[in-house]
Amino acid sequence: MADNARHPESRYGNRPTMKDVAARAGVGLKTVSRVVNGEPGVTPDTERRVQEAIEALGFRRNDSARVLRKGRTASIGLVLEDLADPFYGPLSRAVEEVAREHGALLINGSSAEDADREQELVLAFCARRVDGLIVIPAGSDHRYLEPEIKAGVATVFVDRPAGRIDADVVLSDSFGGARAGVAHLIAHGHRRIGFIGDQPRIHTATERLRGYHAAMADADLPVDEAWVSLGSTSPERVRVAAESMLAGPDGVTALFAGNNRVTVTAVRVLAGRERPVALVGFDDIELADLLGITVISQDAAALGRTAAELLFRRLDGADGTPARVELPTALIQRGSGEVPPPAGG
Amino acid sequence: MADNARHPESRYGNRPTMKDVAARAGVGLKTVSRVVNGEPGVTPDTERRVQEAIEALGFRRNDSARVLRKGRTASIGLVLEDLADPFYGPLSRAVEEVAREHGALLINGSSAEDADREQELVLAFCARRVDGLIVIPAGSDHRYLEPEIKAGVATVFVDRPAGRIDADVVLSDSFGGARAGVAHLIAHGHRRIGFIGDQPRIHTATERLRGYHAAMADADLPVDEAWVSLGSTSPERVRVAAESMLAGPDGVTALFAGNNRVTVTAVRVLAGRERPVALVGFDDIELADLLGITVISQDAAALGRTAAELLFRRLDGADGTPARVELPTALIQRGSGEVPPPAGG
DNA sequence: CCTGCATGTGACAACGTTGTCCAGGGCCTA
DNA sequence: TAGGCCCTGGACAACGTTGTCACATGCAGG
Repeated sequence: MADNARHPESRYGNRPTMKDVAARAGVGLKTVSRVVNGEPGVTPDTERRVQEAIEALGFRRNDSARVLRKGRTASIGLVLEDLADPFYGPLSRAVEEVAREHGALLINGSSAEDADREQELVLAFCARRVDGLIVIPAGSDHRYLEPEIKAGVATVFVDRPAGRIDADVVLSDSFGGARAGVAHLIAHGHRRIGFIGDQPRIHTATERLRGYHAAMADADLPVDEAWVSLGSTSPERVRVAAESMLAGPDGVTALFAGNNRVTVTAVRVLAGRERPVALVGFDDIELADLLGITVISQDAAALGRTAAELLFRRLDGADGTPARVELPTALIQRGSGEVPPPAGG
Repeated sequence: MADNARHPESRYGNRPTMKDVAARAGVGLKTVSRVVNGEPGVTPDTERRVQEAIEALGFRRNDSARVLRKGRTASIGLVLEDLADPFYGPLSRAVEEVAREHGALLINGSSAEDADREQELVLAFCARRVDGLIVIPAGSDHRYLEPEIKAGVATVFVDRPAGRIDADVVLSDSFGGARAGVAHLIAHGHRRIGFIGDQPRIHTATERLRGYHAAMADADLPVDEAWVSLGSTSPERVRVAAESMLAGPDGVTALFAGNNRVTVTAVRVLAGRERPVALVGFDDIELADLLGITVISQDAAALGRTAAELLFRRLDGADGTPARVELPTALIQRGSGEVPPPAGG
């Protein structure tokens, strides 16, 4: 009765341990360990007896205890903004695939674009002693990670650079992509182009805005401040922003959407209008081909894969100054970006 | 030098432990533990000294060791088919959200629809001593989980029932949903309706097929075996299947797509045809409203939330026979399902 | 027959934390 | 002022595993 609850607070029904296996097999504890870990120096006969005991008891090695001894957990943490965002699915999957190749498990968390929650997650991962971290930053100050990094937790930032610390980062070329997208609209005759982006504290949002301004400047086009809108990507806000830019005779004739969520809402808004408006969006979208949406495409899976590979190189001992990798984007023409401005525009 | 590598195999740069903190603060080990865990019985002055030492050393509690002592890991494992599939993003996010409410972390893994890989992941999670498991089954035999469940690992299956063991499961009403979708097509005048689904070993695939047959039988319509195709959901296969069903004067006038991936390919195939073909798909898809795709929608987030809540009820001690929860689906009319058959059809 | 060596095996400490238990000191009451 | 209690703090064992080391045994060679 009493020994039926070695862990009063636990609901584990007393899982067998190596000690139990050893007792049943009539061997020493260490011999069981050797068998379980495939270490040499065990006679076939002993090994068989141990295997039988393992089988009979349903023993499974406790990796928590193992970790405590060995120091490595063979797991990495991934903090992203929202697992439900279609952009992060492929990224997450790519990270998982690389982790799997290295025999590591993936612990996931969504920050919901909240800096405190990001920190909370990251530190929880560190308490679990993950070997490494891949972080899509929500906050803009990552000095809280300094002791962790100093203690040996490899860390790679993705999609946006870390704030106030020097660390590895893998990015898409937001500036160049946006510049190319806006230049594409200009090349098709547009002179009044609107930009709707994410909140300005997000690095990619400002980079893309910078690309917009660069393209306009390249073509010597003025930018009316009413054509630019940064803020939440909620459908309501984006809708209001788009409609206000499009209103009136001097409204914009083309829109550049700063990310996938903005694009989706923009498509909905434009679908309800009579006069066609040109649209280029940052990020590709499923079924965009059928809807004829021209986009600047970034390869989310490549971002994840690159970051994870960099992380494991660090874990395998690669030293050196923090790397900054920038992946190219691609303009995919599907029609919406090739709509000319109206005759009088 | 020597003590700079207490763990020869570890890359942790000797993280400080409670012992180190205790030494620096000039208190006992247990006192540090009390402060870290917010236990009572520490004077404000002592607490301050300890906090300062923690701060100065960058100490962070090692949860691996904690877990070993306490028996609970405050983490749950989620095995699904593919994180990159848009259906699983919201599901995964919902699970994460519930886990967060219960102070647990989420460990993720994709089985890639492979039974061996599912088992490998599940057992790896068990070795980590996750408190609970949420599994979207890839395999059809889960007896390998019996010792784990007996040892107290709470387990909930989602989207498909477990194979050969009796366990909690949360499902969508695949049968009813498909039946309603096909009945909808019949109500709009179709008599020759094609069904393209996933591989027959997948429970939802056969359930949806069953729904298709039921709806046809309800209307006393014959089913030509050439109208039914189960198999891989790769675009190539689905395209071939769809084109062959649609070919000829006696080809089908409507298609029912068995899941989101099939629907996407079907839309692409149908977009290339002159004569309109009606389409209803299982699972909603982003932008389906703009494309006018009629779907049977299942609430992936609700599946995840329901499963996670059930899991935590089990962890909180809820006993009783395994539950089977079935969530309803909804028909969303958007146009593609309301296309009538051609005059002669 | 003893030495030397290889091989298989087990005893033991350690990993970092928490639960149990006990000691010392201050305070209250009789 | 003695006796009891509460409050704070620390010593110690235990969690389940692995690394180190030492002990048996067996066999070959001197």
